[in-house]
Amino acid sequence: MKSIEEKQIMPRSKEANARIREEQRAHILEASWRIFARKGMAATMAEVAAEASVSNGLVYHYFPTKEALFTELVEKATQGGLDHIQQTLDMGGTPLERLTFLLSGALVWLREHPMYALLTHHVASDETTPNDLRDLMQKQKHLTHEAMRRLIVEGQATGQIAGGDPDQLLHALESCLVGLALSAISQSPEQFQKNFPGVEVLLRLLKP
Amino acid sequence: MKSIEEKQIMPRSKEANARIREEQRAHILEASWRIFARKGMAATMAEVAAEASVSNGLVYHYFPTKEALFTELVEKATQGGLDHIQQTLDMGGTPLERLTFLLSGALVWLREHPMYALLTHHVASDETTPNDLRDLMQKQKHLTHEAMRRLIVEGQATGQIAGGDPDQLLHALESCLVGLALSAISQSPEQFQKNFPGVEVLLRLLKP
Amino acid sequence: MKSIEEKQIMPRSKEANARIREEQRAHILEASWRIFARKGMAATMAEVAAEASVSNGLVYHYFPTKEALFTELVEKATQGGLDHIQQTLDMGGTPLERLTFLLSGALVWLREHPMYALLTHHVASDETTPNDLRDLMQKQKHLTHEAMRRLIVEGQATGQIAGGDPDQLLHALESCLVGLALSAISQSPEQFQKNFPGVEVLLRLLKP
Amino acid sequence: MKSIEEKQIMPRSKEANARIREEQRAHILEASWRIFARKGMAATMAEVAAEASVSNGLVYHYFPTKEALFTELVEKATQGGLDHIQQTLDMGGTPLERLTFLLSGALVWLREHPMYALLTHHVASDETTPNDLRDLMQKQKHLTHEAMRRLIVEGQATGQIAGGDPDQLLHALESCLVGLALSAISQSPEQFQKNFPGVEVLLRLLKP
DNA sequence: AATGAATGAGTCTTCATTCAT
DNA sequence: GATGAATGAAGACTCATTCAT
Repeated sequence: MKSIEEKQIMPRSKEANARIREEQRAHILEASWRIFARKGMAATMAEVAAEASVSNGLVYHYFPTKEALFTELVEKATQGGLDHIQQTLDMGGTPLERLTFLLSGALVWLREHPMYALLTHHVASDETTPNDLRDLMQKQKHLTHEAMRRLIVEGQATGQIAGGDPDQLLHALESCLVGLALSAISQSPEQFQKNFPGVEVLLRLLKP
Repeated sequence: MKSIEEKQIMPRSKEANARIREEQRAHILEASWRIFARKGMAATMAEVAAEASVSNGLVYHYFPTKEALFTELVEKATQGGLDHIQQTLDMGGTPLERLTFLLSGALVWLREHPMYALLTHHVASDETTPNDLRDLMQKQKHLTHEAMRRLIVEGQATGQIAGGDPDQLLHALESCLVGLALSAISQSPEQFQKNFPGVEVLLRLLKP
Repeated sequence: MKSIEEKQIMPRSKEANARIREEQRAHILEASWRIFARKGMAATMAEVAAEASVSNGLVYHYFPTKEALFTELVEKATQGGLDHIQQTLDMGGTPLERLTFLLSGALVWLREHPMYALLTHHVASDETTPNDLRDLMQKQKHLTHEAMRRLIVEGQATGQIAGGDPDQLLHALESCLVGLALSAISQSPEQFQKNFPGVEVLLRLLKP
Repeated sequence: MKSIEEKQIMPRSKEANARIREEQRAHILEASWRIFARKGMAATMAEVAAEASVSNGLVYHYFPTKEALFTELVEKATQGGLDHIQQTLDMGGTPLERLTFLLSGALVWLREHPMYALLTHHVASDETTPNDLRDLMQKQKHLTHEAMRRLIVEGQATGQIAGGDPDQLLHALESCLVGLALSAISQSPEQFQKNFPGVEVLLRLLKP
């Protein structure tokens, strides 16, 4: 066929190259995801390469350092959460309704992408995490935290949400979410899915 | 005088040596605690030595391997928890009362020794953890899990505890505890103490 | 041309890589041979790497551990000896003829490969030798020992070989062989070759 | 008793100190002997101290370095041999008679003190051996070598000893002796004694 | 773009030696 | 003289990263 002929004469079309580049990047990203989720920064580049079935060197063709690869992974994992918070901020309704929406979203996200959650956990717990990553996480965390705090305080004012120190409530709620993510580590995917609690359970924490 | 004579024959009395040995062991254990809690097995022995202000080699004078040191740390951290569960199993009262007792104990423990909790977290989440440690943790976890599950099921029967899948309830509760421990990482000790929720908040998860 | 196209997709052909791998393995094996023969397991991997003019890490690219490298070396050194014994077992002739054949072979081998002999010596005399190696050596030693013993006993029966305790004779003979190997350490190769005794000298030990 | 009183007042008599010093030196020397014979310089000072049932530090009170201890051991082990050679040089008789005397002495020595022989072997085969030791060994070896060579050449002249290259004969003879010493490593003491060959076996090597 | 050989800094561990008592 | 705690310099091994092809 003609394309083959061309390939032999012209090194390779720009577009083909670009496409390959994108595909490989995505491929490696996908593979490293699994590895990093389980081992955090302790994972080795060799493991990543093996999981992606490419050579050691190729990973460096697409990502300059291990840190960069990890960072990109985390940024991606983080994005969805930020979007969801934004939606919550924009929507109308009572504080409880909006909190329910926020929590539902979080639970769905955790349930579908426990890997992502694990990843962010490693970022937080490993002291060796690059600083920009830390900042990124800090930022998102702060956003979520503030959004939820405001909703809780408002809810307490309207009586929809139990009284008491809102920060303690918040702390319990956030801990629960973090813990749910972590529990994906030690359970089989089936168990994880089966035991995953619904929003209504979490909401009980807030019941007056 | 006799003591002078003895000095010539016995150098540094046995007791003095024993005391030094005990103190140094404790000292190193204490130092490694801080290091391992933050970094898990990724911590280096050099860091431990530096934190304890001793030479690299001395750590090995007291602990045969990094793993052994880590293991001893975890075993110590674990012990209190096991004892508390045993008390719960032995006590009388309604399911809710016993669950309250169990949770109170867990919260106190988490609050007082967040480092211990972090340590156990690293054991669970690091794939590189030595196997005997894993087994130890697994055992304790299983004990707690079963104790709580039984109490929840019983409580649901008597109507003291909300219905629904007991495993989901349990999962939410456990996640909350795990998450609380982890949150010690990213907060200042003061904040951590201040925001730490009381039992009544957690119990709301179970309210019918 | 096709080869150009291929180069873009396949970097350094599989065969080239395989060849490099083989060559380097052989190269390192050759270098470590000299080092281990002289120092036994006391030799350092750094010395091996230096002798082979490669980096420290590369040695581990080809051999998983120092022990494995050493073992492979010894297995190679051992093989020739085992083959020769087998031939002796299979051949016909009088006991003395067969013994002569066995000894000639041993002498030739020792003379040509004193390094190999030294290596096996270290295995036997170092208490730190890995156990599987020990077993390997033990096995070969036992084979040789038994083969020679049988030939001596038979030779004594036919009167071709001097009487007396066959085990003492055997011991003297074996010691002589071991000693010849060792003497390669302290002599220049030229001296070693020049002074190396012929079979007829050794056979005199057995003369009635 | 009076002596006790004195001890309490005067630190310790000069003579007592000297006696203790001698006894301890001898004691440690004796213990290190066993250790070094088996492991050569690979033996650790801790092992020596343990075998002597003294503290680590005490060994350094009597011997400045590991090397010095080892050297002293070897010098002691060597002395007997040198004496025996001197006797041979001084005695009269035919070359064969004198050679027989020399070899008998060597065999007796090897048989009684295989440990000593092992020690000297380690000196020769370890490249890490201190240089003065090497020289010492070299010297003794040279003396023995020359003495035996002269006797052999003379014996060949009188026809008492087989013809052929005297150096090859010598080499075989020396190898046999070295080998006998080494065989102490891999045999139980009982076997070693039982299989140890008499002079007449060795002398056969020289028979015309 | 792709491979995997090659490098070297960093980590755990051992051990000769010193030091306070 | 005696003890054993303490030190620090190697040595085996790992792994992020670079390089030739």
